[in-house]
Amino acid sequence: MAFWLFKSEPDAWSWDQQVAKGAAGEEWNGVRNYQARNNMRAMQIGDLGFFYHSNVGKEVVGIVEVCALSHPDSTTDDPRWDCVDIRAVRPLPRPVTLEAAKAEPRLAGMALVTNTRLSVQPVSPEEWSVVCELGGL
DNA sequence: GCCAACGTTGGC
DNA sequence: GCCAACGTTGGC
Repeated sequence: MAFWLFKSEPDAWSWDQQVAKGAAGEEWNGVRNYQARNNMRAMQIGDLGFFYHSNVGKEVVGIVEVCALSHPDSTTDDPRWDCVDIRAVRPLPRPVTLEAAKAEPRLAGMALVTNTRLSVQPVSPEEWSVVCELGGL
């Protein structure tokens, strides 16, 4: 079981829209970056991820679960691009802002802080528990 | 709205 | 295979 982080601009695809998709979940499509794609290819059913709002909010707002393995991205004919499906699990009682993550020494090595432009990132078990703690879980 | 960081493209 | 040009992301 691995942990991940998914970034989205809420103007394009928000946590509320993700929640509205319910247990069926939704394709995490539109990724056109090899590193992000490779991370999705490595995902297993049941892996958990944080849902992060970039630009607007700049905070981790909820937890999602991978509910379909990597498959061709339906938004392109280009065979290079795959994506997984994810579904909302639960919101964080207290969203964890980028500012808070930067201020937390235990998250100094987190990709969210060190590799801001990567839209699908791995999260270590230690980072996962720290963010959950900051988020009030 | 600006700009830094970074990834991709394409000419050579 | 290198590297300059260009485009995109995302924080500020």
